[in-house]
Amino acid sequence: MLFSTKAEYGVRLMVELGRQPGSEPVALSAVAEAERLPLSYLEHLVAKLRQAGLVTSTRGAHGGYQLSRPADEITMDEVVEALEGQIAPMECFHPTPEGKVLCSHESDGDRACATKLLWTRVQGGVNKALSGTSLADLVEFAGPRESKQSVGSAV
Amino acid sequence: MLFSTKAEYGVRLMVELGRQPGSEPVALSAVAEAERLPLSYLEHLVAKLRQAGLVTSTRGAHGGYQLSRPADEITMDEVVEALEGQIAPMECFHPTPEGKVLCSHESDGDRACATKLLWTRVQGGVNKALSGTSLADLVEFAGPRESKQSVGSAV
DNA sequence: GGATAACCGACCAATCGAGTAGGATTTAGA
DNA sequence: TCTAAATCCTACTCGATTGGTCGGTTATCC
Repeated sequence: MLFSTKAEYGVRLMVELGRQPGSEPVALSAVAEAERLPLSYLEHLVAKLRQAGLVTSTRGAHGGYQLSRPADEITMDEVVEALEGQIAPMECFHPTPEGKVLCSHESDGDRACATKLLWTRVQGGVNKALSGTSLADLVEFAGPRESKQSVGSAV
Repeated sequence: MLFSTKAEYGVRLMVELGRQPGSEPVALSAVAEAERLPLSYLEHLVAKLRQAGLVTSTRGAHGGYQLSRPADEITMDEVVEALEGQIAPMECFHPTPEGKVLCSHESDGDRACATKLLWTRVQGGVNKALSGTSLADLVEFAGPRESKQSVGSAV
């Protein structure tokens, strides 16, 4: 499995925030109910999203979370990276600030690591998919809550 | 991390087999030594490759492993899938025989799973990278053993 | 001053990754 | 026929990660 449920749940959380029409904060409990996910686990995930600056929080009664930017300015590579950490295909594979990649085996001595070519291509493919998809794409794909019952069902 | 060292080691093993000029089987201990990987762990990995029909084995003295097909007829999606199992970006994501994808949340009731679009794109990117790279590509990239000491160093 | 809700950290069970260990079986060659 | 070299197979360990739970603290609206 490439990603864990952290990414899955976190993305669904972001989509849920993105499909809210108003500008009022949404309580996490409403999201948990709508997506049928455990609230206390979502708390951990939303904390990562907040630290990454993707959502803002309002404390206290009638508080909650909202997107810190419009959904079409949020790309999924930010979201997934906030949730899962650095996206690298392989442990030995750390991108440097200059955009290059290092492979820890290269110092092994005699030759370039044979797998580097492969992982570079894989990472390119994943990156392209993630950065080429915005939260707005997913919100639109999910549909603007035209379904049977309202998501929050609150108030 | 998208993949574990199983894929890393397994691919390096395949490359090592692919760069052997002759048609004689290569002992796993020679590969382990050349790549500095634990022999007993490689045994597990090569077993998977054998079950997937990617390598053939010769038992007994002077036995070993060889590719079951020419390197340019082996694509990396076969190799990685043999080592890591089904390549799906997410647990809920199982491709059906017809090439479609199922998302277990879809039966949740009211709407399509919002994340499906994203994971479909990611999987597409990974698949394209893996199936577009052949073992021969990696063998060539690694270079035809022009380095200091011979790999096997045996006989 | 409640109720509501974000925040925070500790804890826990199950699974998986990475590797070890030990033996059984097959085969080439002396 | 015996032995060394190799594949093959199963079981085990040990640590890290996942997917949670729980209890408590702080902030804010009414």
